[in-house]
Amino acid sequence: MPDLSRTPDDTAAVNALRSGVMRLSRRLKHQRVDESLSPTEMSVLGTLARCGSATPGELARKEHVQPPSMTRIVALLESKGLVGLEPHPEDRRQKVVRQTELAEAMLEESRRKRNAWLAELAGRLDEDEWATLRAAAPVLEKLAHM
Amino acid sequence: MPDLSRTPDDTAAVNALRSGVMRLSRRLKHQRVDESLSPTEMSVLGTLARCGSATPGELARKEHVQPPSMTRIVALLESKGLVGLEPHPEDRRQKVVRQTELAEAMLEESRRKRNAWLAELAGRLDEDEWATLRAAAPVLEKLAHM
DNA sequence: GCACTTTCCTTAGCTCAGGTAATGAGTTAA
DNA sequence: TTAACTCATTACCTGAGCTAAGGAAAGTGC
Repeated sequence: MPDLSRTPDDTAAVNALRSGVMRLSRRLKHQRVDESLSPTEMSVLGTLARCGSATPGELARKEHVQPPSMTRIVALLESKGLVGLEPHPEDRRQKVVRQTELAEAMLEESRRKRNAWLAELAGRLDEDEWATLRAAAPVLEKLAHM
Repeated sequence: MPDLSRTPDDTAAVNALRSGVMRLSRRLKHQRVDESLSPTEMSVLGTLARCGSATPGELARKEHVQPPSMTRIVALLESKGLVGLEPHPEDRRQKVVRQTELAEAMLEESRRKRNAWLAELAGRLDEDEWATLRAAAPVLEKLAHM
């Protein structure tokens, strides 16, 4: 049972959180740096950049997506030359997905563009608001992984 | 031009923010309280609860959705008895969308259920993390509205 | 060593929520 | 009163997820 002392008026917080996350995610879809890449495809590339390499199943679990969806995503990324597929060294059922240098370059470029978008928005927040958001980012990620 | 002094390593923050928001939004889709209501439909009800009433066009702008999409959303909500449509007092092209008592009751019920889900997750965060998230919620909403 | 089960990836087909383009009705301006 | 514009709508399309079902490889019991 979680700590009940923190729940008194969390109602408002969770409503704001849910609403904000949903709306922001819709806007983020429009801010994609490469028009031909969906947000989840970008997210997979980010995961690969962090983890080095992974099997499709691992990626599906990390992205909270079903295996068939990851199959299609990986196939798309491969057709664009952003990931390579290698046979798994110990299990021939599995594959190893690894990002290419092209993906690395694209991520760098996308980081640059996203910073521009962020600066545009951050400029309209005051210092405290932005500091709050910076602090919250890793917690959001943790929450998304739970 | 936004304040450049805050940009040094915001790269990491914006990446975490983007990734966290996208993943969390995907999980939130699964946590819908009423299986028959999409996240945007819920969001529209929330907006109506805040604003009282609005025209479809206003709702579309607020939710960052195109007018035809809002037409369909409003039609669905009406067919479920969650909103009512009245003629606009001054402009016969427009309509006024207003939530029903049924919607009010459903929102209350959904708040209760969402709190349960939140408590489950909050119980796994430490106090500081949760405080950070609470503080960030309104900023996220503001960001989503910018 | 051979069937049985499980696991991983894939294929096929579906759904749902969004978008664009085009239409119709109502309003405003010339 | 005609022209241009705005709001909502209709029709159609797309994109990204899902489930169900399969095929290949690995593990398990006899």
